[in-house]
Amino acid sequence: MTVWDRPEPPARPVPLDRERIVAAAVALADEGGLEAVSLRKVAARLEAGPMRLYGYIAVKEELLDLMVDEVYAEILPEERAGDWRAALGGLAHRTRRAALRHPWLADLLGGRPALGPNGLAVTEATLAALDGLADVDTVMRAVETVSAYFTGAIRREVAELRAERVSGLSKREWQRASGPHVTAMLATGRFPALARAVHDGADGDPEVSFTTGLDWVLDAVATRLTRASP
Amino acid sequence: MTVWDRPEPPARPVPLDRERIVAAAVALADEGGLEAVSLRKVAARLEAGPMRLYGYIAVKEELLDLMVDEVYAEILPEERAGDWRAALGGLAHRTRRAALRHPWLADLLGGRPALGPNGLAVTEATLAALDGLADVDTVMRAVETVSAYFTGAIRREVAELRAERVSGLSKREWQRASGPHVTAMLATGRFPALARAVHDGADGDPEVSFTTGLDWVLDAVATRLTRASP
DNA sequence: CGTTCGCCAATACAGTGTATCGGCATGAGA
DNA sequence: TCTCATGCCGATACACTGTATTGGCGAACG
Repeated sequence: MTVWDRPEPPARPVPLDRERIVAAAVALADEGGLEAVSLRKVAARLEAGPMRLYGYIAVKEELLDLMVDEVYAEILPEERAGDWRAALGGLAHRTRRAALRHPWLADLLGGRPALGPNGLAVTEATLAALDGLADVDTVMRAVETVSAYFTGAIRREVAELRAERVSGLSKREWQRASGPHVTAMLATGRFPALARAVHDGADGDPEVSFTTGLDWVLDAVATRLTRASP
Repeated sequence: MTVWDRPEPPARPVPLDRERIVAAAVALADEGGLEAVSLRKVAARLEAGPMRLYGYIAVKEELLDLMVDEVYAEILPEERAGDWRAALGGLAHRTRRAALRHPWLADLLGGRPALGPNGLAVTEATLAALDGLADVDTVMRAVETVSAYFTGAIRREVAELRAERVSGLSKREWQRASGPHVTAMLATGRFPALARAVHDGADGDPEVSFTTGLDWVLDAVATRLTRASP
């Protein structure tokens, strides 16, 4: 028996806490997507048995919630935003960038209420930025409408990004890209408007698409906020 | 050995096709959510072995795509919509109602491009309703912005609905509802705006919330469409 | 009638989330 | 200091997942 095959002494267990667990899970997800996050792998990364985690979380779902809340820390505004428009727009852009850094976030976004401390802090900051501009219900509607927009937009962007990755081509080359299936469909002539859109549409910078749509929504919010100032 | 424990003769295999498979999967998901959809259970419902399904689908993901496309059939407009606003608004509402009938749809919405025949048909109908109102890119932007809104809004609504179901209470009773955790958080005083919103906000009909936000977004689209008529 | 081919079911495998149990190390009590 | 209790950690176990592989059987064909 050499030093090579003598097993490591079981290495006095490193103390664990939620932070380290969540960090490991996030790292795993960043590397291999959400499906790479299993309790066993998270535990292994911390040199612990899978069951150790159950001292800190009750079910796996809870770990996912914690991961989301961890990322909400990156979304928190550093300083008090200028006006409401900057606040909502900044929130949207920070969320988008966070989702581009952590694509798995798109799978979880809006999937369940963000009730963790950072999630709450983000909502708090957002509401505070709109406070007093209109009655409570209008403010809520404004925040929810903008959130709905950027949640949906981010999801689609990430989804398309993944689809492009597997086919290796841009949306412009969609037809050839996503296999012969869609090409055949378009060739049937049953989707003339869609075919024209695919043919004539320029696929610009996703960021400007996002920003443009966001501006539209913010404009809509603006008219309602100014109209109903309390 | 009685008639009771004599096993059924293996029952000459019922012929299978994608439609029957997808229908079974949708039924399963309607009853028990997405997590109740396993290849084994789908196959069992069709009195077949799990491996039979691989004659019709390549991977499970494909089955999920087919399920989504199946529901898109319910979203297809029956008749040519009146104006563009009716088209987009109708699409939003039909999608929402479909998601309320099939809550698992919310988990999948926007998760990947809807490239099935019904999904394409829905996009086609939508684009056709906006055709000629502006240049192609503006029309695309309009459709995508509205879609982003209602996708996000539907996801949040279903998510809240589920959260309410597990706690048995309405969003108004959020604090007491979602366990002591959120209550404690709000009680810390670190979230004054949020606390006020929860306290003062009326939680109205989700449908009117949805419709109100939708109207805002449609208004925004309206100004861009009329401004940039080709 | 004999052979081959294609399909279906059974088996197998690696991996999942989680419940349960056994042992060990530590702290309390005598 | 010795004994006992306690709490925690790892191993084991279980039911279940998606999917690859294999074996056998019925039907089509020479």
